[in-house]
Amino acid sequence: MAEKRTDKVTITEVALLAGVSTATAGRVLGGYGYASEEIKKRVKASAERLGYRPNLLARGLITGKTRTIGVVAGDIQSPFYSSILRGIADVARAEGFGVLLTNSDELLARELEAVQLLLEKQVDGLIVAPCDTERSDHLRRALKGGCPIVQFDRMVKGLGADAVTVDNRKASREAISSLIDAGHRRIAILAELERWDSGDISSFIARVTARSIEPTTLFPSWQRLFGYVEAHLSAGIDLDRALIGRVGAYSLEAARLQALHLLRLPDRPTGLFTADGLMTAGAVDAITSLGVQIPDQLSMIGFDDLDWMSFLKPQITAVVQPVTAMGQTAARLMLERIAGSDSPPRHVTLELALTRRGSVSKPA
Amino acid sequence: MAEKRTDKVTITEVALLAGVSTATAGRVLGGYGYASEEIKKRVKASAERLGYRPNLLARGLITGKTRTIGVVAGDIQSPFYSSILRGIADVARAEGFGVLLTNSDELLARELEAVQLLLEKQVDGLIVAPCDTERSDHLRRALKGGCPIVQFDRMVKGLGADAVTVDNRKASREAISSLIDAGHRRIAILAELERWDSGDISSFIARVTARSIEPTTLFPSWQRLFGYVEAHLSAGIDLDRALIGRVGAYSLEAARLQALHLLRLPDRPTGLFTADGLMTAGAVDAITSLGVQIPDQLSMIGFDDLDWMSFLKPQITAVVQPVTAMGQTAARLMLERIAGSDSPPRHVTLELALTRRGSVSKPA
DNA sequence: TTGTATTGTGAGAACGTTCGCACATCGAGC
DNA sequence: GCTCGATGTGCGAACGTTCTCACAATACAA
Repeated sequence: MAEKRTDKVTITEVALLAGVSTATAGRVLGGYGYASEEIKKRVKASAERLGYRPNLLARGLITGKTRTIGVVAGDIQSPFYSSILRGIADVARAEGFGVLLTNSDELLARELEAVQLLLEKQVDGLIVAPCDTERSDHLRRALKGGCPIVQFDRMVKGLGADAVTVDNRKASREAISSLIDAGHRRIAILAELERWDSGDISSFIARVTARSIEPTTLFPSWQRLFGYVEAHLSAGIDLDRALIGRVGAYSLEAARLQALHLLRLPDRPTGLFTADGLMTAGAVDAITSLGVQIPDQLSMIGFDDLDWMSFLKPQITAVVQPVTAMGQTAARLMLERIAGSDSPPRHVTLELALTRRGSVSKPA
Repeated sequence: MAEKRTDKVTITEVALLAGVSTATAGRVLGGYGYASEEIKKRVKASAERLGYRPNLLARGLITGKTRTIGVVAGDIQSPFYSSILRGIADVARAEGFGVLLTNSDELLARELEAVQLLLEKQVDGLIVAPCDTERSDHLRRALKGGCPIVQFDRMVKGLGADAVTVDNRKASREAISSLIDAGHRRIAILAELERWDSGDISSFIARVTARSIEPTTLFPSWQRLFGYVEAHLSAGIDLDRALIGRVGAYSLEAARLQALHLLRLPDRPTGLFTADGLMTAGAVDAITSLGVQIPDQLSMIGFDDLDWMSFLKPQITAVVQPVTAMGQTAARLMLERIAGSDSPPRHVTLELALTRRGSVSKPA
């Protein structure tokens, strides 16, 4: 059943039926080179009659272009990545490109494997959320090999490739500042903060204070902590290390536990900033189970906007990432590269918007 | 920059360096046919040294297999499809397969276009959520052309292809029955119910009552309505047409409005069944804005389980679809087909579980 | 008439693999 | 000694396109 591919009608057969050479048939069907009107008509009719479908493998083999974009996401199941992917797919489809998808689960080994597969499949370019901003020789090699790369969400240090990110640091600083402006002095942060090779939280804070750290190649949650620290510094408020909730893993349960811990501190924070959607979910879970009232007993701002935040109590004021636009932008940058642009690496930073929903008030 | 593909080291060069023919090099690197230990070592060393990466296009062209699965989803941005996709991608990755993704947005024209593209890219098989259970000649053609197809979520009438679905009708019937058992007599349903060519709701109910309708090729929301009707019939409860909220579109806002309408009926329902995640979201939005108490003033069961349902008030008892497993199963069926299985079309029906979270009580 | 540009067509070589075949070597069994 | 199977290797033809030529026909200016 699966062996009889009646499907396999080639350009040779079309040419034969139309009484022309395969070269001519190719010119008509592929839309390149000359062909008289009469022959065009004949070839098209033959193709139609035989149900001819070009074999893009063969075309790709000779042209060196597959019109396919490879994507390495962290986990498509997450709203963040699936929205990005949607943006990419939309732009790709409009231009007749295909999208080859892989998940890295934020594991370097898997990213390696994925990039390898995509390259072997001869994708025209790679859109990647790199899971390590340092050890990324595989990306460097791909780039050197002529395969354009567009990074999103984070950037590899010194990789000369395009990137689309958001200004996490600024948005976070502004969110914290708005809490400070409302009168809050004890503001907790709940963030993943998983990987950072260069020491612990204290040394990070020290380096932020000393301005001896470059934020662009940090992971988003660190950038958000960066903004948190900066906001405190510029307002002249002392940092309380106990208020920095480092979850250490991208897990709802871990976030919930850490949130419970923060909310049970003897000197409870009056404000809470969650550094991404999952952290917000964990925090809300903890908040409802403790019966803490938003915003009366706790003011809150979260990063990422998830659908339920708008229609459930408590509604959470949130920093909205333009996720779909991020995917679209990445895809557009990629298409330009594929089209041959050899401009120096571009770094597009998208704007973030704060959606106020009344989860912030003066401290009690 | 993008033109110098230093990447392009072919098997010929490897063979040359190793001092063997391309055929032998191919046998070693491709892992087919004989090769002595000594030559294996030499070839592998040369490949390593040159940084050889096989060109899967060329391999695919000759073998007729690309080790790529094409997926046509409705909208990857939705939690439903992205979870399915995750399941597919996991299984595919484990077997070294790639996943080529497209969105149909449930539009036939787009599905057509997508299938076309995927076939031209010579995918080994198609995993599809067909957007029309009747007009699907493109799928029939693909199948006849030798491209295996696995459907999920819904099935095309008379298409002899594998399928993975859940028993929507049974789960819905049981959910409604449990509301009836709790004492409810006025139970509303909120469902998309967009496309059904053969008439309106009344004629659908009539045909269900007369048992003159085949549920397997209905769209899920119709199957769920089917179960709703059946549960009423078997309990001897008259159906009130006014309680059937047909949203008519897959939209949060439309769902919210329809839910508001239902909740404002003079003789308000005491129970509510929402036929999918988006409907649940719309209903919850309406419920919180009206200040209706769950479960005191309204008992509720929803289809689909979204993360927020577990940690926000009101918690909603829900029918859980094994989404990731659905994707995995679809991928496994596909891989079996690709491996050459020519068994008659298989239809796998996955079990649904009711997760009780206390949104159901006796009517007031 | 000749030259030259424009338009149209076909032959045949790519592209980078795998595959069928021929052939060579080796040991074992008779 | 011979045949036979198992093992190992290379040649050249696929696969289905596009691309580079060569060349023919036509048209128009010199």
